[in-house]
Amino acid sequence: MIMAEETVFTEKQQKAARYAKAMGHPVRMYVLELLSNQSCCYSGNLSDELPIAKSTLSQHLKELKDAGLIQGEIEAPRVKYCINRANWKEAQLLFKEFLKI
Amino acid sequence: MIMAEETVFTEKQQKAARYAKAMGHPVRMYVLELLSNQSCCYSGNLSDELPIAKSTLSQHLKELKDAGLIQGEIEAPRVKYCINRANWKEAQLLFKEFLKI
DNA sequence: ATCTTTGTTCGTAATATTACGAATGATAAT
DNA sequence: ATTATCATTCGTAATATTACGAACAAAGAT
Repeated sequence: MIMAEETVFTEKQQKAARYAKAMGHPVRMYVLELLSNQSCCYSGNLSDELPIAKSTLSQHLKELKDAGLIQGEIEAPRVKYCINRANWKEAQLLFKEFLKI
Repeated sequence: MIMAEETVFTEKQQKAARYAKAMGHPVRMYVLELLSNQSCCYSGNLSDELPIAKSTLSQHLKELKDAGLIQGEIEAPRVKYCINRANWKEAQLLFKEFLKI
């Protein structure tokens, strides 16, 4: 996005858009739904369930991480992924406000 | 997306992802917020407020229309855009469920 | 020390997104 | 009929996304 420094957009709009973008793919929706329901999971579990290459899954997980919605901690040789509770809560609030629900 | 015919994803996940994707840009977030608050608006109003070319705005509006979140009716020579109430409600429900709020 | 397991990163390709200005279309006003 | 207004579509370019398999990295098990 180029768009002038002093944007017209509120901080909230930009944050909500960022989260929405991260949610904007079935694979990432699937992961988020799973992780928000149970505590955590291993990348391998997801890989077994999803019809995509491991490397592709890694990319999606990275996007969710970059957006701040999940976090991964190494539990060698595996990686345990969990929801990032703080940001998840923020996303909940933002969408609650935005959607007025 | 290629991914096998019989996807692992639920209808809800796919729909929610579709809506989320449409919301995943500040301009579109801005438009949605405006339209969900007031009844309707004209493309020109948006164009005045937003730091993007008219043609770019048109593209964003088309995306929101294609996702089903807004609808435009011609009121020549202008176009009046409104929220698509039915689908907006569906999106509210989907996100409510997804985010558990 | 080597092998195994697990995930990420790299290299690559196809497609989608975002953006602009110019051209076009559609209708109202003159 | 011509002109003015408003918005979309077209043509184009730069960048991002999505996907794959191969190569690599990290750490536990043998």
